[in-house]
Amino acid sequence: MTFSRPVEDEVDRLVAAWKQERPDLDVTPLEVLSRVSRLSRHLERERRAAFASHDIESWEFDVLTALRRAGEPYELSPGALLRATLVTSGTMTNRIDRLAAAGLVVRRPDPEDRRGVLVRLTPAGMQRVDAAFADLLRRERELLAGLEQHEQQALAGLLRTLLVPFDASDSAAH
Amino acid sequence: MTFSRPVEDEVDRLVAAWKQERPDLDVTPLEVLSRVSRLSRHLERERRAAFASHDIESWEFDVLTALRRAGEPYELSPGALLRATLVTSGTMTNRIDRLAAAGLVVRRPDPEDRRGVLVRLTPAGMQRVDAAFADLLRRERELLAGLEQHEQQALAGLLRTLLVPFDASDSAAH
DNA sequence: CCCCACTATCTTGATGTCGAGATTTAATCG
DNA sequence: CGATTAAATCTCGACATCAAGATAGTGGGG
Repeated sequence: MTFSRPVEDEVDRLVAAWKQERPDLDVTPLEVLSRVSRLSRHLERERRAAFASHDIESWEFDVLTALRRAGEPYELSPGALLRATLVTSGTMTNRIDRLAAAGLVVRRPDPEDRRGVLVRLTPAGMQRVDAAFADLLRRERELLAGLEQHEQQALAGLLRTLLVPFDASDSAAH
Repeated sequence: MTFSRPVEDEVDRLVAAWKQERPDLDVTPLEVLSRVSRLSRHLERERRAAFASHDIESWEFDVLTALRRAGEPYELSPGALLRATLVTSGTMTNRIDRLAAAGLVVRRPDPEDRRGVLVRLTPAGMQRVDAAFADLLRRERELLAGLEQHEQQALAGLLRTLLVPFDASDSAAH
């Protein structure tokens, strides 16, 4: 009989190489964190491919979904948007400019704070994001097909533990 | 008595918002994949901060470590480097240019293939990357401190399952 | 009521990345 | 062996992002 060889990914090879070259270092953190980084990169490519058929860019999607899930009246400040998407204020200004030029959002002054601005999803923006989102979920489900339901839950739980300190310090910052 | 409220991260809030707005959709894929993306973004910031004290950029580190763990004579082709770092050929050309200008690598023609080039780590490059790597591992270990050893292993294993299809199709491509 | 620290947004310049295509050499096949 | 296809690298223009600083407005303490 043959034993099934455990399947390797690129990170296994990477870790093995480090053990060869730097046996004095404990590189186990890479087992988790390099995988997170690499997987994220692959996911980003998948997203781009998924969105291409919906005539929408990945960065557009991120902003539009934040507005979409805010619920009626689908309106948020630039500040809220940049916290939701983890980009800088300059980036968000630029994104809103282009989304507004494309007619997917409108910008209006905040009636309660003259420094402020409110960004609202237009019907066109809503339509665009809903179609893309449904498609994205379909594809993401396929990417996760290799894991049982309970494994996905376990994975989500472990990732949450790593994420909490970041998200906590973010909200503590204001 | 009081029950300990389970700690939430940003993705929990995001998923809850979607359930409110689109109860017709099953957004469970986000529990895993949004966490991967967001965590990767946070990690990238951490890396930048860690490298600042070593006078090295994140993109430089990626290239130099690939050469470092290749072992003697610390030499790889640009093609191998771009596969290791998941960037495009144009990006890698640019990176090598700047690393060579900084004296951290040298470029020489491949004696066995006149189309090819070999990029080799210089002693200065080696020194730079070794210091930064040790520091990075220290910080990454702290980020993982919230997980037991066996949890880290479980997490790594689950991520590997998701990663294998990508890494497999990559190597199949050449 | 004024000052000052703070907040929200935008502006600007530098920079890193991508994508498509050009160039050169290698490998394959009839 | 010649022609075609493939591979390796580089060039170039477009573009998204960031960091730092500018501008305008808010709000609490004196």
